[in-house]
Amino acid sequence: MTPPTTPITPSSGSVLDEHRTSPGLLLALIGQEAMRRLRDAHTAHNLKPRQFQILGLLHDHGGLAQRDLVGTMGVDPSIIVTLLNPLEADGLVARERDPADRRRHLVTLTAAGERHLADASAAQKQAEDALFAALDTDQREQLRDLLLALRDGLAVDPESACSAVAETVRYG
Amino acid sequence: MTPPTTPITPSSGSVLDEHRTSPGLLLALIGQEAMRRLRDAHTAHNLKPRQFQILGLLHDHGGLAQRDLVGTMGVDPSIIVTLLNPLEADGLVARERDPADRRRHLVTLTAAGERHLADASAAQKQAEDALFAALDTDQREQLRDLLLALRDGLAVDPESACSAVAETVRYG
DNA sequence: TATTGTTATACTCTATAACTATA
DNA sequence: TATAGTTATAGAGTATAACAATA
Repeated sequence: MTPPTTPITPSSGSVLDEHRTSPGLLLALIGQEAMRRLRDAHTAHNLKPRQFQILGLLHDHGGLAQRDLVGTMGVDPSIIVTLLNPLEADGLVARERDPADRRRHLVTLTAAGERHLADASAAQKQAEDALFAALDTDQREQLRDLLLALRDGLAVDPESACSAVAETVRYG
Repeated sequence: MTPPTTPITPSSGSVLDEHRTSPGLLLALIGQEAMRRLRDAHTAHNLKPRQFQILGLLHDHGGLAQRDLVGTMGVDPSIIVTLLNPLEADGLVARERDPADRRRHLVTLTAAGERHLADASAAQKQAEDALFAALDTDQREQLRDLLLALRDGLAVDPESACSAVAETVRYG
């Protein structure tokens, strides 16, 4: 990525001025930056955001079939496979057949996976603190409340990928 | 994209509970959704977000060398080329040599480009209204102020792509 | 020699479909 | 036949390097 150099000061009176400071674009771009920073925190622990999310889900539920991950994360089964393979190779998760239904592969978090998740989680927390350094405690709470309201409003829309957001708001 | 099906209710008392509702992840995921909706609005007008951004910059400045777009948008020169080619083929922008420095290609917005930008801009505005439907006017202002503060805080950091965000907060 | 723009290449991410094994 | 998982393929997006034209 080429770093930005000479910024161009926008002229005034533009037809599009209102868009420049619109919450929608601010939200999209700042959200991108937030994701980038969280991703960097995860990359430092050799994890993609989706892999971090998987570890978190396994931590919470103790063991899930890949089909469950597909449903919860809203991601294609083939993607789940490519995400799990390196995790398994690194010994962070284990795959075993479900005795009750041998089609299902139960995925569980290993002890090493638990430790790794805790480490990555701490790194993510640190990245978030840096991200919100400009806001005081009250402002952070304000922002979180607004975002939660926004999220719930979006989740109502049935025909949007945002139901996935609403259900799996965690870990990036 | 496989649509999410059965959501898994998170167990309580998780080590990671706090992360789930953390503003950082909310911000990243809701921002993603915002970007997705804005992108859809642009796609309906046969534009990628970056192309919409280019049209907006040209509108504001009346004519820019590709190098200026590179600097402002923080995007590689080769990307600028691939973005401009279809715009020029569609007659939305024009490329001509800068007489003062024949290395530079001055890019300008055509009349058709102006009209197209106005249309796409209206569509974006509509998408934003839907995005923030859950918030009343006061809440929208609150959110915008918080995001602006956050943006300014991030812009201070010199070693981040966010300076590009700060300078070009517009059009996706 | 440095800069502007272009082309070519490769790598990542993801969407789709075909395949297997189990039910 | 339907479902869980896997593999293969193709497309978009982008990062990198090499190149042509101009300064």
